[in-house]
Amino acid sequence: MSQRRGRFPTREELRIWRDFIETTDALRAAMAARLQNDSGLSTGDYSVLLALSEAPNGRLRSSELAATIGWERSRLSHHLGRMDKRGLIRRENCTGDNRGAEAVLTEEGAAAFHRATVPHLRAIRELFVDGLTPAQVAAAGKLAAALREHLGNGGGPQEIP
Amino acid sequence: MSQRRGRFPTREELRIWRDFIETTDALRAAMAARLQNDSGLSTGDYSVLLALSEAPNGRLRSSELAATIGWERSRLSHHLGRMDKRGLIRRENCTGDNRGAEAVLTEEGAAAFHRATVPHLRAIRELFVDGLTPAQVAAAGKLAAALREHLGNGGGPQEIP
DNA sequence: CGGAAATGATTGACGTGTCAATTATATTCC
DNA sequence: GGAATATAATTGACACGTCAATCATTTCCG
Repeated sequence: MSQRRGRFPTREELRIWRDFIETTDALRAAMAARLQNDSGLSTGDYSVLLALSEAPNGRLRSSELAATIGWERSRLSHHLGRMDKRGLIRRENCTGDNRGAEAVLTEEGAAAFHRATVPHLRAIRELFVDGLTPAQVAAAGKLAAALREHLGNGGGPQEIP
Repeated sequence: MSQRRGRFPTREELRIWRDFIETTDALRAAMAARLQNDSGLSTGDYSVLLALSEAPNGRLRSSELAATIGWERSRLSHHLGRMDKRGLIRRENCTGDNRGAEAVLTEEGAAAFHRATVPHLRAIRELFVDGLTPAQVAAAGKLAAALREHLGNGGGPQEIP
């Protein structure tokens, strides 16, 4: 196994890459479809509502909300616009910093979130957990950690001293 | 470990789910950004060009192309429209079946694909393979297979006889 | 033959994500 | 104090994906 770095992926590695990325994509799509069907929410909606539900008073500053769910600001801004139009959240000015904006959970948003929770948890079990052995679930966690760590380091070319 | 099915995911399973889905998403985004940067192609463009490159005479019927890369037809139709406008492919009528359409690789498309290939393979190695141990790469393959198999079966509630 | 159903592909509407530019307010520092 | 800069958020343009509707052609079959 000499010289693992600085070469192209093998056929097998390539096959696994494609399989992996396509499958996770299909998984995401299936989950999105389930959520949409069960509750009329997109996964984005769910993330936002979850974060707001867990925040004190159901309100968060835009930038903190973005950080919490790991979104870019502009993405969040667009999404909040759509959710506002649907009455799931409300925008308010941020007291103390007139640049800021706060997103506030509405009654309707909270209700939608509560309706979505149980079916969504069930979907996670059915689509993900039930498809794997406990060992594989653990492996998925390890895998995610390793990939995330690597991506965090830029994922770039690895220096070999 | 009694009664694994028919319950909600545990906290740990939920954490892993979120970690897994977010990380694979970040991976996809990173790969898309790399490809875009290196060659001006989207991952969709790359899939289409790859399939056409491997097809005899660089041409494929729309429906076969869709099947090859696993896309819905309407998605492909929209994408081919964009690629056509950029000169990467050309549309021709299908001889023998006037309903059909063929997508044909242009010189420009072939050139763009060739320019993209090496950097893309390098990116797969750097972002994916290099972030994992060989055992983890193999585990990723197994994981994808298990998830895909489960999704293929509907991923629905599991009957317990 | 000829009309109904099936097939191949496109289109339009809409939600979504990214990037670059913009607006408005705060902070910094001379 | 006031110009330069930094920060918070929004906006517009555009690529992308999905769904339902549409259009053209072909196939089926009575």
